[in-house]
Amino acid sequence: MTALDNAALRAATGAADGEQDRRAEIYRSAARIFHRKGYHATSINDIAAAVGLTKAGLYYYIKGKQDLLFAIMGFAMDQLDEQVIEPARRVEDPQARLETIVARHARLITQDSSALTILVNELEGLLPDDRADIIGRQRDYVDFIADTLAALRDEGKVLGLDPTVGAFSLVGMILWISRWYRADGRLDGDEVVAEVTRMAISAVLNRGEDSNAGNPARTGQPAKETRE
Amino acid sequence: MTALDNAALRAATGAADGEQDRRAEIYRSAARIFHRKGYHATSINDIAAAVGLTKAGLYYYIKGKQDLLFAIMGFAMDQLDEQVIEPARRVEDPQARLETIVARHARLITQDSSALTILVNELEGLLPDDRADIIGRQRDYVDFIADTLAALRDEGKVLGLDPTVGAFSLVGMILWISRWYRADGRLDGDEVVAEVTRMAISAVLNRGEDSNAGNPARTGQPAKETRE
DNA sequence: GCGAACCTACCGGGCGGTCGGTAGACTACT
DNA sequence: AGTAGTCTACCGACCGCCCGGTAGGTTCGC
Repeated sequence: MTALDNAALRAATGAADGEQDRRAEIYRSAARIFHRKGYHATSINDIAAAVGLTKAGLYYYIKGKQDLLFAIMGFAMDQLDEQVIEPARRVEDPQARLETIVARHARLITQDSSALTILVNELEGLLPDDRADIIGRQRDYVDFIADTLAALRDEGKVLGLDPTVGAFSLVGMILWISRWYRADGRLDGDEVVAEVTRMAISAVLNRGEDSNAGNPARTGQPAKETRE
Repeated sequence: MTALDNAALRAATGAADGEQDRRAEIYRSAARIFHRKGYHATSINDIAAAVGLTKAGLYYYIKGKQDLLFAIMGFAMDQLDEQVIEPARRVEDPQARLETIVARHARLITQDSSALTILVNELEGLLPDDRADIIGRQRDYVDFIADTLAALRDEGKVLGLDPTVGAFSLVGMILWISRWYRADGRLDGDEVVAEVTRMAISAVLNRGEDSNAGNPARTGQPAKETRE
């Protein structure tokens, strides 16, 4: 269904049409425009013009605006699965695993933030069923991070941090990169990834002696929530 | 111009009391709906119905959809100025100042995230001049945080962290709260604020001896790989 | 009777989406 | 070799709907 799947299908079947390239180009263009202007502010005409087609011509390739959005989000979640979650799952040490997650996710965003950013910003544009699908996959991701934080806590490397709050906070830090990072800016992508990764780890790990009083002791309680 | 300004105006002039309440209610409703559905997906009719007016009746109070958005964002920036930046500016110790910023900003979001979230999510809905205004004020805020981090660095409490990256990352962590925090969840607002504040401080401060120096653990990413 | 606070009715326009084509490449049969 | 049929990749014209916004009242408290 996604551009990637189609590419894989073509490679497998040898049905090497240019059609799959065209379709991939459409998804890529649409993702870029959705990212820049937002889903609702983007018209089908905008996308058609960007790929050199009329609106009617574009409909030869897509089923509708919402399907297009869902396809892009599915592609983004696939990216996250393949390039962040799966590699991290193979790392057994929790701290190294957390570093892998943050570094790889941050790196994806500095490389091309379009699809991954749409993934979190345009959920309300989806049909309810599609939205449930995407939200479920996102929740799995946050749970994966929270489990890693819980493992760190069990090792004694983390004290008094709620894993869920920690996971959400790290995700927020990472996703926000797409709002301020510019490839042509002062820092290059590798530097940004390294900085953010260091911050994330240090946000979560214990400092030897807690010199930082003023923090109530009611922190051992894990809390399970929420939606979206 | 904003609801707040109008309230101030009313107090000053003693004029037209009920109208200002109505106008404030309209801004509040609009902010809530923009927050829930997004600016472009919200119609003037949605807002009118929410406050018990017809569309034409609503236009007695507002000048247009974009002005409404700008007014809400201006109100949100005023909130940030008055309840976060100004109080923090009076704190001289950089670490305490940073704690003030994070805690107060986080608290604003747990209390009512509508306007503050619109502030960052709907910038493209504004006219260029209005957008420039808001973006300028946002940049001032980030610079304020970055300056605080720079002061911490000069005290030796922070090593090797770029203040700009640090500031953006903290802001991302804070703003993201509005996406996952639910007032009726397991954690109450105070707990969330405390957790996030602790994470923010520890993300930024040096740990006594840097056991992590040189970045020994693999991050899972081979550096340097250009694309596009 | 006058202004504030609304309403009904309407407008132009852009939206997502559809329909009926058709140029051109390719195949099939004679 | 000619030609009829078929399929892919598109286009121009159009549809119904709803949008932001407005013109011109009407109601009602003073």
